[in-house]
This record gives sequence, C-alpha cells and structure tokens, in this order.
Amino acid sequence: MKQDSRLARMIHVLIHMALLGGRETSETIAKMLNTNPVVVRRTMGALKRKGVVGSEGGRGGGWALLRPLDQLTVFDVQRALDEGQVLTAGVSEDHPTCPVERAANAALVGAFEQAERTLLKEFAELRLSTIAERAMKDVPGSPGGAAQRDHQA
Amino acid sequence: MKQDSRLARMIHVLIHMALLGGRETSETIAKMLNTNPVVVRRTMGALKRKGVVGSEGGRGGGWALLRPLDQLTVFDVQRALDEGQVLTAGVSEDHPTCPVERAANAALVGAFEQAERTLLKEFAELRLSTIAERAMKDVPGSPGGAAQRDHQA
DNA sequence: CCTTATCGTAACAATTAATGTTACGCGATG
DNA sequence: CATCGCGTAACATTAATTGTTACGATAAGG
Repeated sequence: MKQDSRLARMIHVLIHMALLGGRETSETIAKMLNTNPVVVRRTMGALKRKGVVGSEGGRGGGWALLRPLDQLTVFDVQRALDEGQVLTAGVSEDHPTCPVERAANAALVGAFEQAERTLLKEFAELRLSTIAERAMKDVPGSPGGAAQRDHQA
Repeated sequence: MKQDSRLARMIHVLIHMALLGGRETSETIAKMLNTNPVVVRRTMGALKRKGVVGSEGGRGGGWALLRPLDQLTVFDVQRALDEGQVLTAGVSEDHPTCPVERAANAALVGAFEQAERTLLKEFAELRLSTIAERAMKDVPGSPGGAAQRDHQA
C-alpha cells in the first residue's frame, strides 16, 4: 500500500498558515501540497472537527488556524487525523484458533504497543513552533549550504 | 495498503517446526499458513539466507530449523526478513526544497527512529522459546477458558 | 534412465489502502 | 443573482502485499 502522509502534510501546511497569518483557501493549500483542493478539504476537515482550524465558506472564506503554533504539538495533529493506533503490528489471521499463532500475534502486538507509547511521547513533546524555528534556520543559507543539515545523507 | 504479516507468519511457523522437530515441506507449511507453497518459499528463502533455516530439494527434502528456539529472537527473524527500517514515517514529498516541509519531515523521521529503537529492543528480548511457552499455556484449557487471556477484548 | 518430489524463481493476477479526480449541493458575499 | 469557497459522494489511479501459474534444477527411488 501507499504510505499515509497526511500527518507530514498537515504539519507542513499548518506552519505555513501560521507564517502567512491569514486565511487560506483549499486551492492555495492544495498548491502548497501539490495536490487537489478536495484532498485538502478532506484532511483539513478532520482538523476542524478537533478545533485545530476553522473554516468559512463563500467569498473571502477559507481555513484559519485557531491556536498559535506553540500550543500545538504533533500529537495534537496526529490525534485529530486519526484516533486509532499509529503503529499496528502486522498479525497473521490464517488460523485464528491456533494457540501458536495467537501467542505470536500477542507478542508482536505487545512490542508495537510499547513502541507506540514511545512514539506518542515524542509527538507530544514536539511543538509545531519548534519545527517552524528549525525550518527558519534552513532559509538564510544558500541552496546547498547549511540547508541540508538534517536529513541529507 | 495491505499490512506486512510475514514476521508474524514466520514466528508462527518456526515455532511449529520446532515442536514438530523434523523437516517440513513448503506445502505442509503452506497449509499451516493457509496459503500457497510459493509464498512460503519466498519468505523462508530470506530466513535461509540468514542461516535461520536450511532447505533441501528433491525427495525427502524440505525446510529445517538450524537453531533451537531459545537461541532465536523476534529480532533475528525480523532482520532476516528485512534489513531496512521496520517503522517508516510517512513523509511528504510535495516540495522537496521547501524548508518547512523538510523540517516537518525531519521531525517525524526522528520520532519514528526513536520508536523503532524501542521496538527493536523489545524484539531482541523476545525469544521464540518464550512465545512457544506462552502458547503452551493456551492449549490445556478448553475453548473459551483461559485461552483468550491475551488478546480478546 | 526415468519418474516423482521439492526447492527456486520469474511473471502475472488479485486484493487492499491511500490518494487523486470529477461532479454537484449549500451558504456567504458582493 | 452571480461568484467564490467549503462539504461530500462517487469513481479513478497508484502502490504495496499477497496469491497464482508456470517452468527449471536437483535429488532420491525404482
């Protein structure tokens, strides 16, 4: 399957929205994400339901952040997009009554739950304002300079 | 996308192989996994390359465990199946030069790497013999009894 | 030898999850 | 009342995993 990139995209967009400061239409945001306005509405709709952003229709409408970046963590965005598990163990369902299969699945599920706790803790500590600051440090340098610092090699 | 269940399946099979003690053909194993012999060969092939199992062709051939279960961890099996990352952050690649996108991606990648370290540590501590013992405790009770202990609700 | 059992592998189909696209309804603003 | 923009349903596209078919190589058995 294809990878779910909604979280990365939403973090990206929310930071841009904060930097721009105003109200953005789905079409503007779609261009930021190199995609289609409908995809934007779908995903932003989830954030709206959780009070992260607001929307207005009609002329002059669009989407607006409802909280400053330093009061928004990656955890908040993640939970707004999906309340279920982030990490799910790929279990087998070939013989659901086989005790060995069940024990194997249970062991994997347990390990993934542990890893998910770590992940969510990391998410909860990551403020969007922090990410925005890191992005800023990337701008001043010329292309090819300090810009690649974080995820090049 | 569909979830990768090879790890769960291989753990399941390896434990059965140890319990049976002999040499199993791809067809026998395929029945355990409710699938096709070719799928088994593909996946077991990876374990063979890492010395977890051995195979022999021709009459009387099949697959055999090369190590006892207490010298095999989930980590070993995982690495045999795939040397890459287990957990991968779903990053966005809409504007690869945008500093904001890059910072967002980098933050997520970092969090997932942390979670992966937790996961691999759990895997390394999980011996297949331990899982086998847990499965054994599941057998004696009648269906509906202690059997559901671990992953029912 | 020649038949049979088995692994090894390539090529292709089926299934499933995420994303992209088109179409249309509804409300707000000028 | 025309236009802009969200909301949503329905369908198409893309990508990853798994399933399937087909065929080659190798190792006994007779």
